[in-house]
Amino acid sequence: MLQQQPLTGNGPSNGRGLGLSSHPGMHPLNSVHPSSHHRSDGDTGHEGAENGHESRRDIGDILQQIMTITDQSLDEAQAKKHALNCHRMKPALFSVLCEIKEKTGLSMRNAQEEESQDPQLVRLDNMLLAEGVAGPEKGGGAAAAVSAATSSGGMSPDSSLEHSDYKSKLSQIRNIYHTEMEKYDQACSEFTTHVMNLLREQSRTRPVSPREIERMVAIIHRKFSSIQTQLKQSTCEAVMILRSRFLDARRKRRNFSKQATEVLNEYFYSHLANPYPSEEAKEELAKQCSITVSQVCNWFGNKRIRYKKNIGKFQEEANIYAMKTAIVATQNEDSPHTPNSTGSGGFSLTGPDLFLGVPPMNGEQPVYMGAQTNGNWQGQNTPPSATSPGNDHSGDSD
DNA sequence: TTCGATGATTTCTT
DNA sequence: AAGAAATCATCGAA
Repeated sequence: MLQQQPLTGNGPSNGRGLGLSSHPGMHPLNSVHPSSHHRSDGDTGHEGAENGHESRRDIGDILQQIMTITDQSLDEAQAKKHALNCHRMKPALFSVLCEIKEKTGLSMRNAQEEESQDPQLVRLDNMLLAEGVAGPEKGGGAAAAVSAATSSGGMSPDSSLEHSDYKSKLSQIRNIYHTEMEKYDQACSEFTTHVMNLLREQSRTRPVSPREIERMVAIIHRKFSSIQTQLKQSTCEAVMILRSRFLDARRKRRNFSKQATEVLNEYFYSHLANPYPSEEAKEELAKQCSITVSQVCNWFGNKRIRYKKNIGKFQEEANIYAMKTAIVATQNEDSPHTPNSTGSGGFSLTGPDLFLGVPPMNGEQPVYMGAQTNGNWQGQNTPPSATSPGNDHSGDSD
């Protein structure tokens, strides 16, 4: 707190009338002893030799007592303190101390602390608020975070179970955070009041300005705020881990419902010549399957590449859907008002590129009936040994 | 526990 | 930007 200053030199020793060469409180013991440090150039000479000598001895005594006070027992020290307080020189000495203090205070003021808010702390605060950890208890922050994180990927209905799991874990974190924050606040205020009381107590025997107390409080708060930052940081990390564990779409992948897969497959196989649904078709499919458009895109992307890679493997599936489509088409022809039995209504399954046959299994391009808007979508990729290369005319296709 | 299926993501290509 | 291809990560049946 108070730093020792060099014995001689640039201290505030401007030869005051009381013959103090420096801040008394900062002086090494031996230097304050009057006999060891006589100043003949002081202006004490104005008051007459006798008077001046007596004053110096008085001050020397007082300083000696102050300096040795720490070596004494508590009772002894208390008694000495009382005696010093009642000393006739006390007010004068005290005012000098104040003056010196005021001067040394300049250097302290230079080291003004910038009370600007720590940007990192602000960031952490904002994040905790957004995650629903800080702020009002039932503020839906967590729910908002969850819905925001899940809205991008279609959530299946049973995800509510995981939501509640996530929420309970989050509230656990929240509780820990709040109890720790309470502890922190309590410790901080306790320590602050303790120091303030100490300073107030000391202000009776040494000059302690309100500004100094203020400064001390700020220092304490700054020290404590680093603890706060740490606490908030670890809380944020915990939330992040929780989030990634519970909300990362990849981790909690769910297969689409059977009905959704059916709808997608119907579209795919009925548009096998050009399995690239338009934006509208994607939206329609997404609506029917209760998934997002991007999931539809993913599905078609995966389906195309996997079909292309191994057409043989998908032949059975293709047959089934071709059959279904054919049946539906026939039904529609017979009775156009009959509702779609496959439940895929909404877009026509009997498009221009309807796949009506079973692709050959010997690695050749499948044979399609009807127009092919993009018949070459499978490129030159020869399916790797569909079932049994070269000789797989199973004959079960008809 | 294994392994194929599958939805999602990343990287590259057009 | 859309799609292809590779890869990742999880699911779910055996």
